[in-house]
Amino acid sequence: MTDTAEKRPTGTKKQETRKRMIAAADRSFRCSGYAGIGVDGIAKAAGVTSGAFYAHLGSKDAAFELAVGAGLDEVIENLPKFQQENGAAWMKVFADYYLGQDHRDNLECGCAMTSLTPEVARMKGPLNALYTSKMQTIVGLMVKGLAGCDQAEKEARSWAVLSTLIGGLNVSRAVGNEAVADQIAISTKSAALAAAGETSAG
Amino acid sequence: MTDTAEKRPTGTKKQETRKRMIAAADRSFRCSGYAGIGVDGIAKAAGVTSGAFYAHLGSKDAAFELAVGAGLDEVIENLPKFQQENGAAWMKVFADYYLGQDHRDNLECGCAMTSLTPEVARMKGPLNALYTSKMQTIVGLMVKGLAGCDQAEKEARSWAVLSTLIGGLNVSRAVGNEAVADQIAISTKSAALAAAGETSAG
DNA sequence: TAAATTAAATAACGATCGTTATTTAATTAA
DNA sequence: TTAATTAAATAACGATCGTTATTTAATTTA
Repeated sequence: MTDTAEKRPTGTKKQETRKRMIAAADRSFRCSGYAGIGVDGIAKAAGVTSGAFYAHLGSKDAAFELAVGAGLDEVIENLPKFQQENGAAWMKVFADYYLGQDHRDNLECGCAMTSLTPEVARMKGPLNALYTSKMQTIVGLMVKGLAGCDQAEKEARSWAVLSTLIGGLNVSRAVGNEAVADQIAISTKSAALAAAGETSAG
Repeated sequence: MTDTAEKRPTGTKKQETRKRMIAAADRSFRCSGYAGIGVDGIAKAAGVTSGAFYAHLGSKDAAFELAVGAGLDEVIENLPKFQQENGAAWMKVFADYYLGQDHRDNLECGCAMTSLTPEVARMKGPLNALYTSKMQTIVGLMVKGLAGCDQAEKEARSWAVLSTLIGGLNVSRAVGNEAVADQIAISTKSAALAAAGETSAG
């Protein structure tokens, strides 16, 4: 309260713990959905107790919002890398990764869009606005990697690509049979590339 | 046990109650997901108590399996109607319905494919086989409504259409903004029709 | 070092979870 | 009508749900 009193320097350790807890929440929600995991489970996944969970994240709802934000930020971070590292063929590489067997078999580290979009679809509230904003950012990044000049059409193509990849990954995950899952992945990849404006369907 | 003893005629009322309970389970799971609703809630939605629930359906897992089966059977029933009533343009009519605002805003009576596929994607066990079988039946019905002669390609197109519709409906439901949801629906519909082999994207 | 502040963990709350054992009500057979 | 059988509801179980109040441990300031 005195004029010379500096704000206590926030320990870096606290922020690290918080980050670790958000990452654990993100992983847990992707695997189990919003209602499928409790805060005790999330806290345990982060190596803390539920008390620390509430001290850091406030509530389960808040944790979910942070997890959705972090998960979509991951896409926002990685999409430009795909574009920079693969040039004109980036979309094919991206779709290959997205619908590949590794991604299909890994719920925990899989893309948040596929795992969390259906959860967000069920919810009403401020979360939808955050989701929309992040997804629009992702669409904006994807647009930069598409050929053509009509901005509106490129946005439309980007939404179609994302929807197709998200739907295809969910369906291929839901079927138990690996051969059928492959069939779905190949079909969906072809459709996604077509929607993106690619001519050949590899 | 005697040779003349007839099996007691099973009351029709019991089967009606059971049907009503499965319908309630189906609705509840579509709205809230597997972990988002309890058997008390499902029983209440059916107008019975949890005791009756267990007498009829056995377990929550069994109820979910019945709900998935009933939900996909609904599609298997309705898809031929779309084809018969709309002729060559049936796919456009179907996509219009599927991504329309009414369907988007109604979780409860919405298509089970969109609501339950992500739930099934999280589960391991005999449920996946049932899901796969029903979905393959749906693909088979869709194939009959597609032009062309290559069976494998028509199957691939059908999987792509389904994935695109499911993904698009989930994404458009997840965004809060109605204008953005419309944008996604239009974009996705166009991609689905293209995947089906339609030339014009209306 | 002593006082003050914050981080983190513990323990407990009432509510609901999925399930089952038991009881009441209704129907059928003798 | 009485006995046997089935449907349906009640009540309760232990476990876990999300949350908060309190306590212990660690840091920071004076």
